[in-house]
Amino acid sequence: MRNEIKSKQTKDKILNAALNLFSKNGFEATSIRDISKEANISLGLLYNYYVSKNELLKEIFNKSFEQIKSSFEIIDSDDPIKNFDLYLSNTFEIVKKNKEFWKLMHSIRVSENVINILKSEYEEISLFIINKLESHINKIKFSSPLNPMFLFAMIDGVISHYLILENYPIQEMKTNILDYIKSKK
Amino acid sequence: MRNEIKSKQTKDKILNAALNLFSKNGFEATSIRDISKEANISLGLLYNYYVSKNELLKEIFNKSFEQIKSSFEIIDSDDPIKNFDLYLSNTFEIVKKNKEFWKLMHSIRVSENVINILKSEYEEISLFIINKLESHINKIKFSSPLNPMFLFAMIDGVISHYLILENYPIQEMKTNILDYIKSKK
Amino acid sequence: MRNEIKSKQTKDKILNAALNLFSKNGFEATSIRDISKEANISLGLLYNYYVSKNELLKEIFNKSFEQIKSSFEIIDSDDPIKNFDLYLSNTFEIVKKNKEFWKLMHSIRVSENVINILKSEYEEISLFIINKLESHINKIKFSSPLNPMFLFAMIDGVISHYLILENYPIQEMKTNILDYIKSKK
Amino acid sequence: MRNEIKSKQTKDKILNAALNLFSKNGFEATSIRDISKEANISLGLLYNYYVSKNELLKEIFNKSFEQIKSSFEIIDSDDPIKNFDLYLSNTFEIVKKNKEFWKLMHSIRVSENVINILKSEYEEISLFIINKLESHINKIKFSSPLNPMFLFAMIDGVISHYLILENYPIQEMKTNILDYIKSKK
DNA sequence: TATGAATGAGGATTCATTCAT
DNA sequence: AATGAATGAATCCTCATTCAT
Repeated sequence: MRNEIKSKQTKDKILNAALNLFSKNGFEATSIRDISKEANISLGLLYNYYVSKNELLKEIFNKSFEQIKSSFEIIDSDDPIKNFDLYLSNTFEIVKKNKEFWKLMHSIRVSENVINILKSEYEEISLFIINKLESHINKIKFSSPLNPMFLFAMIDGVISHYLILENYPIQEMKTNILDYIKSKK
Repeated sequence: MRNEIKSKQTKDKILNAALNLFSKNGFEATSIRDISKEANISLGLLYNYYVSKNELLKEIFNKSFEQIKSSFEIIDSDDPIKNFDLYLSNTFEIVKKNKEFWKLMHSIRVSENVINILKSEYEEISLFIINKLESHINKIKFSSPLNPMFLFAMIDGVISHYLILENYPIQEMKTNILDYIKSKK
Repeated sequence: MRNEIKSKQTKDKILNAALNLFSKNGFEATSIRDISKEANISLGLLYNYYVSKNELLKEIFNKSFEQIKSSFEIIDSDDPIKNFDLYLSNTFEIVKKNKEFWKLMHSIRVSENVINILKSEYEEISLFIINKLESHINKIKFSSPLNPMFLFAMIDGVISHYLILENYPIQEMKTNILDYIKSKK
Repeated sequence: MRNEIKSKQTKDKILNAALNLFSKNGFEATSIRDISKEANISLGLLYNYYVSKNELLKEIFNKSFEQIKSSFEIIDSDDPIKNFDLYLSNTFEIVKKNKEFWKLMHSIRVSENVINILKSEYEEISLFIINKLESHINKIKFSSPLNPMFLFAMIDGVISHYLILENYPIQEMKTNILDYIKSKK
């Protein structure tokens, strides 16, 4: 009842504070003290909800993954190009909504020791994203071949810059990507 | 004499060890102890050569930047497409040679607190890279417009994946990029 | 409640241990490890109560100053000589009670770098002491002039020796000072 | 010959640099590196002349003591008051000339651990000073008794303040001391 | 559930001292 | 005689984590 709700809220507060700081300053540079201050809770309380800093990181990934998964809309019109358009919009929307998580994702993937902490979580989410992309591409019949890996790098580069730079014209970039795909049809 | 050479060698050993570990595990996750072990020197000796961990990071950037700058070949044939081809080859070659530095560069740009340490160094090098790219694009006359920002995201995405993934087919990606440019001419 | 009391006690334990060691061996020669051992606490706990070694020194000064200020009794009989007598007794009593602090005070005043740490604290307390002395002297009408600076040096010399030497006959010295003053009346 | 002279000069340069820094910042706060910088010599060279930092401190005391001893003039007129006058002038002159040493002396005497380093040196010099003073007092026949300990505290207090304060009127203080002695005759 | 006092290992940095040149 | 590279213990301080309340 009441207690459970409050408990859930506290757990979320901690998770959000951690995500916020991890994404801003990195996992290693963020201390448990920083997180509890950001979450407005006492130092020890965090350990009532998360067994360790590492585990907290894992739960951030799991929870964000859940959220992202459920955010992907099922798209199934007859026009595969239109579908891809929707897919791209959907993807960028998700990145916008979870900007902090994606920053964390991008910072972590170049750090061997942190990747090791969440080996399976990271792999699962990576695979999911790539599969999503490939399933859409596969539905399009291209006259000249399109390399999915290349498309992935393209999208990833755009997302990267969106995460790093201020006022990044992500819509414009989306148009560029779509044009590229159309040119291959 | 002898001493100066040895001194220079030790300084380089430290810098390489640091770059190695910073790029692998991140700046914050790498301790001075780690670096001195990796460099096979005693803990305190590092401070005979670098005044602090932060300063060591800065020197890595400055030195790598020097190296990268001097690695860019002057390209000036009549054919701008060919020039761009050479430019891309040159760029990817530089990334291959300085893989560790580029990993560090990519890991750092998502971390506010580390970026702050080397604000000016990071900005200088970023600007240099973008200018290089733009000067090449500007020499090409496109029939349909090409967004340099998009091209940059594309190249950056490819480099990112090359840094992260094993056996990444970077040559293939280069062909894709070139094809894209040609299609715009 | 309980916690607050215990917390206050720990804070005091640390402060006393620090004062003890600072006065015995000097500020620079005393390590945080020394202090925590003397206070029977763990190394890190000190930092729950004092933000740094320097700040701990400052707090010692502030707290001792409070104590000293409140120890000075208001003396106001008609006989200024008698008042001075009481003032001297009072002063020596305070020095006896805060022997460690006065040792610290005397050790610090010859050390430029430590004085710089507590510039304002040191000046405030010095001024207070001199003012106290002067206000008493000014109330006495001397037939032959008495140099307050000389009187101050005299008292300070006595206190110095009391702090350094064992079994120092401070009462006898007090009589000597009083006799000197009377001789000037 | 040449070499010996130069060697002697280097040894002196080190000793003076050390005395300078010890007196300004304290023994513990002064590093060997600081001293060698101040003396314009290389880091290791110090150890060709002094076996350790502690031993360097001892030699400072020994050498200064030699100098001070030889500075005390033999005074032997018929008038003991006049002798005391000369003795005081002599003493203050010595303090003026060896200001740094006296600052060190005063800083050290409140620091147990440093005193332990030069137990015998410190005691020897203290005893010498007190004996000097007492031998002069003993030659004066006082009508009312004069406490030598008190006189010592008085002189010490004046010297202390001279060492600490800027523009201290030490001559004026000397007159005060002499007047005090005359008043006792 | 919630607090924050307590621990001691580990962080960056400085130290006195040694030693090959 | 002179250099400064090299060592590792010790410095101050922060950290993740535990636990009594």
